Amino acid sequence: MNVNFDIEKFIKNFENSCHRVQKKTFAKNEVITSYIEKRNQFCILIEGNADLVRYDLNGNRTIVEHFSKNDVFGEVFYRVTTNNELLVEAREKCEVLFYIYDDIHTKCKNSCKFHQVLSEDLPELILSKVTNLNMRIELLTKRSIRDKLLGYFTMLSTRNLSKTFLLPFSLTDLADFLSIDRSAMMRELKLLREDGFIEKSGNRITLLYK
Amino acid sequence: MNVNFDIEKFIKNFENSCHRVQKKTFAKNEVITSYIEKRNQFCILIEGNADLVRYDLNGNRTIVEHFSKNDVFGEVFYRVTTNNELLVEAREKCEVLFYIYDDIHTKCKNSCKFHQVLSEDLPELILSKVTNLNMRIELLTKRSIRDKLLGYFTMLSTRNLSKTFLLPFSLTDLADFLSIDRSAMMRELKLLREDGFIEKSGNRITLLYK
DNA sequence: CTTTTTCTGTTGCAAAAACAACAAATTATG
DNA sequence: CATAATTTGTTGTTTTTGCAACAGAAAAAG
Repeated sequence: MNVNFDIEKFIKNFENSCHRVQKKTFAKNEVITSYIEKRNQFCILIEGNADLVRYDLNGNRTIVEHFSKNDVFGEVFYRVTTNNELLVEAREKCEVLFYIYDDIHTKCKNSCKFHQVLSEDLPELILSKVTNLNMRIELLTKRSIRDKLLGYFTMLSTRNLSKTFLLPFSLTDLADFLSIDRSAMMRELKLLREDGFIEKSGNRITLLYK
Repeated sequence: MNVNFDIEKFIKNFENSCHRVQKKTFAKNEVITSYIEKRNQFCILIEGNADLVRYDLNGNRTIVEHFSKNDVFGEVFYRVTTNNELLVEAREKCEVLFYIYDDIHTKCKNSCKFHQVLSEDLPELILSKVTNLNMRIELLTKRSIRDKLLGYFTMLSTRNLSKTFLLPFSLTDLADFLSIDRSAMMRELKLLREDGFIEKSGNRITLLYK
């Protein structure tokens, strides 16, 4: 999520300015947080890569969202009574800011920089998230594996301003992100290559159409 | 989307308070708006029911979102370069407030009520939308038609605080909302009845499990 | 540097979902 | 209120997707 919002500045402002914000470091594969209703946690990923993951009763794993540097996440964005547990897992070493969202309303008494900046830029920040979620819904509502793959590739291509780009996922994770079976996806990737839609070597993809 | 945000109050405050807000009325099946990049339209549905709809190249129709009284929509929430046209269609007679989002930042010179209330409550308003979108993603990532139906029914049941509830859609539209084939959905609904999961008469559903 | 683990790529087969087509019921409309 | 249009309900067939299982490649761990 690339926001107009200047997170670099934001983090600098926060340091030593609000003692209610916590900064923590996580190793690869560690669980950063588990979504619990009504705690209203609000997190900013300062460094690294992480996924919001759901495991359902059939053992299916779904990558609900993928987060990279400067993305925000946490229960504030997910006030749904869901049956399945939602976990945020670090894909690599991560640094994360933690905050309880209610504090943004019941403003910090010393009206610190953190709150000042956050309350100004919050709408913008959340709107970016909305945009991301809408993009995700657009992908998930595509009716075939082929359309999901092409839709996702087109999006990455647009975002990178290039026909060639790197997948931010392993292929296994890509399948869990698009909510499809991995072997069926591999089959479709092969067909897409044979039909001249894409070139692929490792996780570098090139679009050949249009 | 039922928000803490008091829209009734909000609308009262707006009337005669900001001349940059427009109120329009639409008949059933009229197009309320078409999403155009960078115009940043922001809309509030004061009365009625409407759908955000996408038609893809294969002729598939998808109901991207369903809006009822007090929901917000518009391009502000959809700043994605999408290939397909997105339309908001009135399902019944609708009343809608229109506004250009940028004006919220470059504040109204006369600092009218509209802006005052909007800038205070905007984060809350958008967060509700995020929650809605997350729920939608949870449904769409379910792996079978059965799980999608049961997931949606459970959600409606929770929202209505009752095992019995009315579908806000025709069955045809429900299929477009869950992004599945209508006849396959009908078959699955029949099986759900036969297997004792639900009772159904018209668009009134009763959950029989747990 | 060797071993273990995870990821990629492939395939045959089973299951699920989409497609297509139509009759009956319901709902809009002149 | 009669007719047109839409929605519901059903089913046979085809296509797509998922499942299972495995070998080789690559990456991580010791």
